[in-house]
Amino acid sequence: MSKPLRADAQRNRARVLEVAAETFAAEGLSVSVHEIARRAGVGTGTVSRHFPTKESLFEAILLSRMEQLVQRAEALAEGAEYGEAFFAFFALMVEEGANNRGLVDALAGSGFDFRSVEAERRYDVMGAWRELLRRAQQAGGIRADADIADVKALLTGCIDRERSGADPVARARMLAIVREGLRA
Amino acid sequence: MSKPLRADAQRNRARVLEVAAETFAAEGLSVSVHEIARRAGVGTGTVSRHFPTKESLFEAILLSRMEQLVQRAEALAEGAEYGEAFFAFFALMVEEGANNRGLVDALAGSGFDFRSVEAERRYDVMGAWRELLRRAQQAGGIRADADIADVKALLTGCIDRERSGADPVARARMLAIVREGLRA
DNA sequence: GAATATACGGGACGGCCGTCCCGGTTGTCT
DNA sequence: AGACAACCGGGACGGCCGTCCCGTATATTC
Repeated sequence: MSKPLRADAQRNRARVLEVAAETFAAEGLSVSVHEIARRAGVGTGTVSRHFPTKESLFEAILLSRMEQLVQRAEALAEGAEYGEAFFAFFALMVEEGANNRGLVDALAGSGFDFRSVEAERRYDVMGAWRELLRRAQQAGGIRADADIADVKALLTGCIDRERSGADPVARARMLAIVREGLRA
Repeated sequence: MSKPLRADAQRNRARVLEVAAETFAAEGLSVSVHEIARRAGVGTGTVSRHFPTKESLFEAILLSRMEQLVQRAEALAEGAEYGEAFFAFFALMVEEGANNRGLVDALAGSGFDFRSVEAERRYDVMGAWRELLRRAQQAGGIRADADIADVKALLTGCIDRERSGADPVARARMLAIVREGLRA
């Protein structure tokens, strides 16, 4: 809607988005908007014009990332055996969380409201995941009473484990523990 | 060391401690020191004189709570069967975490440094817990490769689950999942 | 190449927080 | 009861953050 952005505005917008994505991923949501503007080499006004609030900036980042994740989830749902698809996506999310502090902050709820992003129905990560879970339960691989909140909680735990030292062995062990725990 | 506090100073100190404990437990570490002073009915200066920094205030609260928890852990270690003792303490910590947002904030590391409190060797919660885990592993109930960081991560997950709705059934289910996951 | 809309930069503002300080008050000890 | 030290209250300060605004610069259009 409305008019296309001026060329320099497009460049700046993209650059801010890129720098913010890297920064939030590396250092979490506590980084200030001033700092992001500085790193992007633009003024604070430029950031806040394109993204009126810090939350809207993070949402823009999250949406594009979620799009990719949902696509992965759907690809897994079609290709693999149901139980495997579920755990493959779980492992994927653990890796994502380990590399994206901002996402973890948002998930932890201490920062932004994750639901407000979900409200944008376009990329419903939880919905896609719920579907993976449902199929795996019907196939009999996963205990039937587990719900998506349980899964999210276990994910939070796995990501928390990554903070105590990013050991591949430890990650595999945590995934194995979750696997055994969720077995039907 | 030094002189005993004046009577009114003792009262105020105790009152601040009590109010702060309730407030941090109910609302987490993000509550301001001004707010705690207000609720305790004292000036902000009174708080910061007894506890020079916010962190020192939280530490004082945490230390006394940890003392109780360590005692429970040790009692469990003596009385019950090793595997049961471990899971009993795990359930206790989940309950504690569910009722104490401040503790969770500290554990999540986004706020205070938990290790600085641990440095006070008097109440070594993690140490006591590590002992419970070690015995349970020797007794054969728990997979031998799990370490205390795994346990802490699973605890974080269980506490996170409580936030999605404090359902006793859900809590029991999460505990069951952890039990199965950690089984040898 | 001039005119005009559009975007930029970064200073300014208001709000919140933790900490410090000082004039006034209250407990304590003789 | 009087005098002194200890303590209280809450205003003040400095710092950080998110957001807004305006004089200036630059892309676009004719």
